[in-house]
Amino acid sequence: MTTEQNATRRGRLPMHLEISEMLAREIKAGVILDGEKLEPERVMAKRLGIAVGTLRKALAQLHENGLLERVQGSGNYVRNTGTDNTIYGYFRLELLTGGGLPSATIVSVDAITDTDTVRFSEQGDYYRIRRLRHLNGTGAALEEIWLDAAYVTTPITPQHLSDSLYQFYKSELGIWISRVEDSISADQPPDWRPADFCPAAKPCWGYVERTGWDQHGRQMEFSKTWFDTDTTRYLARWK
Amino acid sequence: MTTEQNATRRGRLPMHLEISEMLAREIKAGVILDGEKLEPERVMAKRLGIAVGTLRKALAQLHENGLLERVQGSGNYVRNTGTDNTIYGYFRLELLTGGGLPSATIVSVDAITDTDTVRFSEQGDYYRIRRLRHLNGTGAALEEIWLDAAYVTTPITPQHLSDSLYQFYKSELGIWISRVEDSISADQPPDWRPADFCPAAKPCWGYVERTGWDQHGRQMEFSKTWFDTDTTRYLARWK
DNA sequence: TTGATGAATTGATATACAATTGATTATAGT
DNA sequence: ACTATAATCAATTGTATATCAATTCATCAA
Repeated sequence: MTTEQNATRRGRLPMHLEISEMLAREIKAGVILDGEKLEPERVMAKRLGIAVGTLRKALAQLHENGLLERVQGSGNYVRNTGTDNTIYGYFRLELLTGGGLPSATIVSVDAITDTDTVRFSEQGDYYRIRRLRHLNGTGAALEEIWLDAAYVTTPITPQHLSDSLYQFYKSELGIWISRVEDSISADQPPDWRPADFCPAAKPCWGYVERTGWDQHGRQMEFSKTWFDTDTTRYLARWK
Repeated sequence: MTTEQNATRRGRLPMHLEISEMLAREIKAGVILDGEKLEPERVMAKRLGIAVGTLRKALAQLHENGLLERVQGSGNYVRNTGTDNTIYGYFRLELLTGGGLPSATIVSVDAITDTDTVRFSEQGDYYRIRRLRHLNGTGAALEEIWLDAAYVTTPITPQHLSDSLYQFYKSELGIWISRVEDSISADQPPDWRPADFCPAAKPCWGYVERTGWDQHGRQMEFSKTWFDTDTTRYLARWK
């Protein structure tokens, strides 16, 4: 017995469950990409400051959940094919310090019929959703999403909007994103920015325009995102 | 046993998988055309610095995926049906109007030994290359590339710098980029910006930091790019 | 035109060593 | 009973090297 074991861990989950949940979060969030190989168990255990046996319990848990493939003599390989938000593994906002758990609060939801801001719906009816996006609880970005109203047959609830919209689309409406294009530039923040949101932010923000197409090649989404470059960056990866 | 084998390959995929993924990317991207014949296995293995058996594992993998036809006594032939539908992402600078033929002029090439700007070389020796990048002839971005001098065994010529460095590395030195990460933010342009380069540009530019790793997982490149948001945007495309 | 020959190339297999995970056992704390 | 640590050994894979078999292809001669 070396260090703490259980003395200082009162009220917390067992170590192996904490580890497996941490890794599961990273896999689902796309921090660890599909196909990626983890460090050797002994190296990883040493880095985490735990015994190999404990780590192996955590990895076995991930294997049961289908998130990890364990190959004797080779290594542990991440399997993340089932989730629909694999895009986040490649393009996403994250903290300058790395990572960050995303959350969002809704500013407004409006049905807009005639507009020149966007033009991809056939009927010309849109939903415009404005959200404040946070990473680890701190304000990171302002977001304005435009949806083709013809798609939205089920009423949108705040619950849907604070979660992943893509998840909602796939499970409720049977459509999913098959292609995404992001255009990144710099701009001033929009006028609907709350005064208390990133008060120290510079007048120059990062600006992302995202266009999303569904599996039939129809444009289904257009969004604008202004992010505070003092705390947040846009990350693009290519494996 | 030759050199490193697995010592420096922690967390990286097995070599034969790295090789097959690299070749698969080149086939899908059209770098290697349909029907093209690969080098003899022994030649190719020697150029890549691996054993024939390892290369053969990689080629067998490609054959399983239907990307390669292997004819005993003749050679390995690429089969690119174009029906492949795997995830593919990429990112680049392009004009606001779309596209743009890239070109570059060199501002300076310096050998720098002690610096705190970057830190990824073991010896601490770098080449710093500063370029002006143009799209369709108009100024688009300023670029500062840092290379590990330990890699550069062959003298760099201006030809290499205006062409793709990646191509040079792969064919001449047997190393290639297997992973890239871009971090996009906003910033002021650097002080070495020529006065006549984008004179109308705003004081706030788009700013990209790129990190590139080779097939061994060693960082081999770091670059900074400032782009003029009046003319240029950073584009990220997925699938 | 035909057939034989030999070089070049890939196919297949075996060996040796290293690296990695799988599994078991023992010990101790809560 | 559950959790955590530690120390084993076994089983599998990864890589390098070597050797031989099978196939293709070009060349040459009849």
